[in-house]
Amino acid sequence: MKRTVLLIDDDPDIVQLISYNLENEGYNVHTATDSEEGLKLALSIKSDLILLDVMMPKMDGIEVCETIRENNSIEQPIIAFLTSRNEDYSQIAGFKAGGDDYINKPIRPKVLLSRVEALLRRNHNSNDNTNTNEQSVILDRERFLLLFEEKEIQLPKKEFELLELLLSKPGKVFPRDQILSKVWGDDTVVGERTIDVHIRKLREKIGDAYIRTIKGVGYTYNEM
Amino acid sequence: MKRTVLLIDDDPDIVQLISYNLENEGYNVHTATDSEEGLKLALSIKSDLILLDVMMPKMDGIEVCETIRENNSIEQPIIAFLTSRNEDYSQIAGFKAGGDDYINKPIRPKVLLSRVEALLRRNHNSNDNTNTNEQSVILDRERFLLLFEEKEIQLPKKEFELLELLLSKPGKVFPRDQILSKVWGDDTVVGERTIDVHIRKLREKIGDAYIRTIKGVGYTYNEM
DNA sequence: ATCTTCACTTAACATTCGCTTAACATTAAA
DNA sequence: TTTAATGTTAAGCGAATGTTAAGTGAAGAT
Repeated sequence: MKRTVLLIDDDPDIVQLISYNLENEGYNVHTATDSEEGLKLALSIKSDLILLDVMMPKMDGIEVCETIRENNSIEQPIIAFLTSRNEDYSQIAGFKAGGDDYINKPIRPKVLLSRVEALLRRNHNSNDNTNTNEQSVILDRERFLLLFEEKEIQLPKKEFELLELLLSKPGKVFPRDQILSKVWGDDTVVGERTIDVHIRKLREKIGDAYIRTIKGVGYTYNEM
Repeated sequence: MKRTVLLIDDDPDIVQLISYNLENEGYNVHTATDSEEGLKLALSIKSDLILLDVMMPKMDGIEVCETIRENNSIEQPIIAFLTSRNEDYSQIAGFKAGGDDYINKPIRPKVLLSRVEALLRRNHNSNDNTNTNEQSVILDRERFLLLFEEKEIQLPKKEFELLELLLSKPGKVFPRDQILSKVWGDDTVVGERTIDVHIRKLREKIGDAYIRTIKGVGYTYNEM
């Protein structure tokens, strides 16, 4: 079954490079070198994946993405941004706009292909590598990174795993013993205050409002 | 699906009258005119409902009920007492012993049948994670939340467990000692007013109408 | 090798808040 | 009416949690 990829980038060289490689791998590729034209295509053609340059004249990729996500009438494709390395702000804005991934330029064809494959595979078993439900807090499991309010925060392992657990079911109250069991494991024994300290560090980073204490029970993560 | 009713009364006339009417309505009826024989049947046959005369020679209905309730190996049936009007003490003792209802003699067949129907209907509600039988009060065990009139109310642990118990069988009267045993545990000893205070806080949150006091016995949750 | 860094834990102390108690008021059953 | 049971309120306790800083050990840097 042939997958359809829509590629939107204002640089014709990049469009040619990528489309050549994708077509070679058997993908059905549509292209646009203009954000408005690209948006039209995105809304009219059913694509599995859209590769979207962030920096474009007229309308940037973020806007295109937002417009696509706001359109409920089409089946939502996976959207990956193409960005220059270290273009941090756009990465975050990209996630907020509903992007599923971002791929750094310069494009290395082999890297790109494996990422595209992974993204399309992800869609199949609906395993989301990143948590992107228009949340204000997003976890990037690949980079152990917390994306929060225009910031990228590097999280230590334990904090990351703790937050990951809480985020796995927002609203659910995780009892302390469950947290210990899942984050620390059943064999390791730690003091009473260990969880609290990690909770505190997380609260320092994302604010007190998200993680709520249920006294005598445990903790829960809540959107506001 | 045929429902099984066990009828225990020392008066053969009453047994005949009631069993005749129940069988006419399609119930599967077992009878005993002796409390000991009745108890044997109660423990050996899986009944949906047991109709139990309070005043019987040898062992009275209260004792039979207590014995049934103490036996954890059988699936607990609904138990309704048959009592003479104004036999107040037995009603109270009956609830304390774990009875679900009482039906006054003299027996009016039509009244009896509608009561039996109502009792069996009540039992139909199976337990799932959230209590949602078009109820206005819903408990979310996962989130430790009380959903009530479009509002989400955070409940402290004890209040939650108390309300959970009452909601587990709407309409059933939970005697005070049973509440203490199930919510506080058999070992902890607390003062006389502790339950009341928690009941009060629940009533503050969901209104006075739902939780009813049965003086001398305990509390019950009722839809309106 | 030694130093530095940092994640993680521990421990001591502070604080919160759910729970209980107790005193008094009210109700409903006898 | 009498009385036991329950309602009501506020205060205080205490366990659970928050907070802070210091200690430990592993990994990388110099």
